[in-house]
Amino acid sequence: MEFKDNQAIYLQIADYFMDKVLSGEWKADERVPAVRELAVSLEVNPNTAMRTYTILQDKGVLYNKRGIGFFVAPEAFDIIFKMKKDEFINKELPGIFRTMDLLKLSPEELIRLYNAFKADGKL
Amino acid sequence: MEFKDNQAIYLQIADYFMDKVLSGEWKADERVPAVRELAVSLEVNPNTAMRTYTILQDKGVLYNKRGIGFFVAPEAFDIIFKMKKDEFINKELPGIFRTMDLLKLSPEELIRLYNAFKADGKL
Amino acid sequence: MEFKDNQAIYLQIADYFMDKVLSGEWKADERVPAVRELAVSLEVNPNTAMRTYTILQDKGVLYNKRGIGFFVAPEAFDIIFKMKKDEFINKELPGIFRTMDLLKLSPEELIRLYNAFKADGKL
Amino acid sequence: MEFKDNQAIYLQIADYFMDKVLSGEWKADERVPAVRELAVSLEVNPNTAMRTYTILQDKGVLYNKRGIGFFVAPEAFDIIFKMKKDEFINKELPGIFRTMDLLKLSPEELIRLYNAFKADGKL
DNA sequence: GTGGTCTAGACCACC
DNA sequence: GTGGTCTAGACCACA
Repeated sequence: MEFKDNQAIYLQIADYFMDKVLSGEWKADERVPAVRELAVSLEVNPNTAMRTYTILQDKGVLYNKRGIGFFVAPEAFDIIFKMKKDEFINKELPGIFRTMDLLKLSPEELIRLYNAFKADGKL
Repeated sequence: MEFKDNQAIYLQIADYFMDKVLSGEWKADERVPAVRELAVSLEVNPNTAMRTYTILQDKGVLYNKRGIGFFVAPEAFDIIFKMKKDEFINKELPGIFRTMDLLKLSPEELIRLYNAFKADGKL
Repeated sequence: MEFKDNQAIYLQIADYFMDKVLSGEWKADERVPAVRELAVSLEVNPNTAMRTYTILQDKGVLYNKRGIGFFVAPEAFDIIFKMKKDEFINKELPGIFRTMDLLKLSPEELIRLYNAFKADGKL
Repeated sequence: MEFKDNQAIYLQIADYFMDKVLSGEWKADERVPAVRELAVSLEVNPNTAMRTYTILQDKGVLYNKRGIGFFVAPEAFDIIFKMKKDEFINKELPGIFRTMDLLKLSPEELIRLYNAFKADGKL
């Protein structure tokens, strides 16, 4: 996995995990990789991996069985979905629409791009 | 003006300025506020305000007349427009479309939201 | 049985056992559940169950007949009563009173809550 | 400051801070010690001090001005008060009352102890 | 100066 | 084996 420079690694891992839940790849009560295991596979310090798990646990996305490991919470999907939707609609969309207007991109043009991306398999 | 936490203040100010140029509010060769003045009005450290002007000057968006102040460059509009369009289409859109898919938001739904925002005067 | 996160499971089981002795549910020389049995019924690792018995044996609350099982020690009640009282009065109470003050809970209010809990059968 | 062994240091510091807010020693918008400063004064690693600030910020008790420092949030008192009260009444009290019953301590006896502690200046 | 992140490595309790 | 905490020290962006 490659990391961008402008966002903390532990947040990028968290996003990556949440996508896995949203896409259905990770299901409720499924066990996620052990902290150290994850650290090795992502070539990251165990502390950094742990940090990801801690915040996801705080958000209710993961839960922990002591001495056993971390698991996907049953409510994980709903929590993430709600959180992402809220953020997208209230935080991102206004900026996106504003930028579109400034760039003189019409919504129709946007749909055209959407379909083009789909067709190119870039999504 | 309120600032988001996840982006540097000086960059947020720069975006704010570039929007003013794109929207036509600021025109070529127009004088922009003095650094100190800006710092006071935005309740920001003068260093931070200065930093905004420095990077905008580097990008060719502003030019400086020593002892007088900063001015909007004649090519500002074109530079910003090109830069924003590039960034929006190649950097932002893929992520936006991906999020839309995960949130099960169709492009039609997006248009509906766009018009709703417009109607509410939120843009 | 549900376990809190902030205390070791084997200690929570031990407390649960000691309460049974204090409440008179478990009497002197009564046999307690076998380790494996306990582990199954509480959905806990056998090691964890065993650990509970070990520390209770160390404290003199249980005794062991090899090959037969664990039994409530005759002195169990007295040992536990003394230990709990000591701990409650010297360790817990100061913190409780401090919290009460910070929360502006008067002792009278506490009595009211006590009676309310009793009435609701929550105790 | 001395730390207990059975609770994480960063949590003990957090509790210590929250008490300061509850007791009125720390007021809204007051600046709290810088991370490194705190670390030195408590003889703790800066990471540990930082961790305390991070969770308090997550809870809404502190807020941050970038490059300047951490400050007590205006809602800090209410947040802490509500959180502590909830926890005390729903989590701690049932256990306390249960222990009291097992130890055959009457609420009246508890009040007597409360007044005794007060009189001794142990609170 | 401030916070924020990351690495490296250690120790511990618990399952 | 698992997670949880802590120290030490480094680097960076930002104000």
